[in-house]
Amino acid sequence: MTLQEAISKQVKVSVKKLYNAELESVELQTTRKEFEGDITVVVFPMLRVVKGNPVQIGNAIGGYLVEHLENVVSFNVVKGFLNLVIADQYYLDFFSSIKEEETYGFVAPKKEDSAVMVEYSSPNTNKPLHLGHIRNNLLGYAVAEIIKASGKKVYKTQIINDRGIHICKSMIAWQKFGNNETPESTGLKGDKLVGSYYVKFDQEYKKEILELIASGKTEDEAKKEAPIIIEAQEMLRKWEAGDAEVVELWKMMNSWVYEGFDQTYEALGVDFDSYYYESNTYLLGKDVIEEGLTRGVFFRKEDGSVWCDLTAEGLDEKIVLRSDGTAVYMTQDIGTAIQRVKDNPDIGGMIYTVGNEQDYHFKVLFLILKKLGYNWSENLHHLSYGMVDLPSGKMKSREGTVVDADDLMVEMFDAAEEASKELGKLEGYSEKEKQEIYEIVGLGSLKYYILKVDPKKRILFNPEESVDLKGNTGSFIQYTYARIQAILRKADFDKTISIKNIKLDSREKELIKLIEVFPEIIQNAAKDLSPAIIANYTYDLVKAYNSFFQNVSIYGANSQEETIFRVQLSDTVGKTIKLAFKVLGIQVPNRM
RNA sequence: GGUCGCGUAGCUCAGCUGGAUAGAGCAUCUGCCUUCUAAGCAGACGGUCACAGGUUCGAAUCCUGUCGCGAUCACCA
Repeated sequence: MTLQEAISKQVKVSVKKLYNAELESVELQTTRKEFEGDITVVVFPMLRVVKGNPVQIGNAIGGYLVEHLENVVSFNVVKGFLNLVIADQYYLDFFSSIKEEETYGFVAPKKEDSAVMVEYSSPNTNKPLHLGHIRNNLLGYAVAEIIKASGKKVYKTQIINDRGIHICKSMIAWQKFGNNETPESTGLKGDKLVGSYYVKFDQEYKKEILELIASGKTEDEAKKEAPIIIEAQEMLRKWEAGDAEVVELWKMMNSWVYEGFDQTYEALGVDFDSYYYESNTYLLGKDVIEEGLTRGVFFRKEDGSVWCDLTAEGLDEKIVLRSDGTAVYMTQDIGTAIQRVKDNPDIGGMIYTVGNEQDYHFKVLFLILKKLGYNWSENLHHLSYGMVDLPSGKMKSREGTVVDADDLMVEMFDAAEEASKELGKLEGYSEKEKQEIYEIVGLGSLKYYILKVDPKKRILFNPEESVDLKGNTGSFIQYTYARIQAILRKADFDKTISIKNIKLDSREKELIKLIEVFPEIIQNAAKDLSPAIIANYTYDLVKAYNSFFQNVSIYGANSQEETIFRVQLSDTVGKTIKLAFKVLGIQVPNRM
């Protein structure tokens, strides 16, 4: 039984004894800094069952708790708040119980539990990854890691949009203007090369439209009749018909893109357990629709199209099969979801990391799956996140304001290098070691900057601010970790010596309390699918540690025992930072 | 227009299932490097929590309405 549970229980007992009343629940909170005490019992809610003055009631309960609970040493009452002072020994005991735990706060998955599949990234194969994808990847990866840490088995996956007119556009442009360029011949990353042809297509298309308008066509006609778009559409038809030459080209260009993506993923530090390709999945789901049709989940209109009536749920009718019998986006997503459970029968739920512009789509998807009667449909979540805007406005590929993922990472590395050189703390290390640290720090700043904000809010990405290493930033936290490592390097005594009889000062107690809630923070973050909870927690912990560090001399303590304790406390804070950052996918440096 | 999300300090963001005097960072200003990393610490300044009602001992938090911003309402994905 935790201390909180023990207190709740005794509060109930005391109210029963003193007032002969039954309390349903007891409201506990951590005592605010400006008051004396550690845990606060809120008396106000009790007034419903206990008549009387809250201060008197608080005093009576406080007296009872001090008498009956060993760890409650004293109390005070302010208005309706009963503040309890907890014995130092309680915190010391807790501290020594966790200080050697290597994965404190992480729960090992149970074999019998169902698994969760997390989908994220899900790129198109016609252009390189940009800032928006970075948010998606970081969020998806972090949520997967958090859920893993909370005790569930996790599968990471992505679905790659490798077919459709947009790929054909790149292919056409490459055929027309490519001169057989390859990533090898140009030295370009494959995704960049293919992306450049997508841009080239667009330029050519625009040129043709203008020419057609000049020759007397309307804009709409011009858009439909431009030769290059007709060629692209023709190519799509050939692809769908399995034309060998087109498929060959498609495979080649896609393989270039995947190679490029892999490099970006590796640099970002994200990974996947499985990959799904739309070219394989776009025909899935049609059987399910047919089967649902016979069960009355769907209905067919006169023109042959198949729909799902969601008006009873307050939504619209939604098409699930075109009148020509072909699949739409929804059909494919239904099929893919079912396919994934077939592939991994232990899946009990799925999380889709997709931007909030698709909120409606996923609402409908989940409803349809529920109507189809899949038991895992109860545990589907759309991890919906806001757009990433720049101070200049939205990112628009046409206006060239897209922030490329690879370029951004390099900028972050450079910023870390510059800041580090200015401070001159890495002198004496090899160029290779330095480079490694710049990458850890630069990437850490970028990841933290994006993950610290609530997923559902849009992010204003200010390049200058993201590069900043002061204040509430990833590098500030990494810096604290690096300083702790410096302290540990100096420690030459036996760190396993256990400590007793330490009088905790308020800063030390504060740190232990923060570490105590870490497991709860992980669970909350897993429940809310929000890495921001972890990020902000870590910042609080680091703030508290810095205050301690700056105002308390670790190696100049009064006694040897005190010194050992402070070193061990630093060590534990460092480990907690490392664990918190691990689930965010952020590395931590030994020096910086 | 319907639906969904957001609106907290000049800027960027926290604020757990309603709780004490609304918290950080940036920016501006004051102190602190002969001790373990000053990418730091201590402090000052800065608020009509968009607005108006409601619920109650108590509202930034819950409910309703209004305004502002965004997204979405395709036989596109």
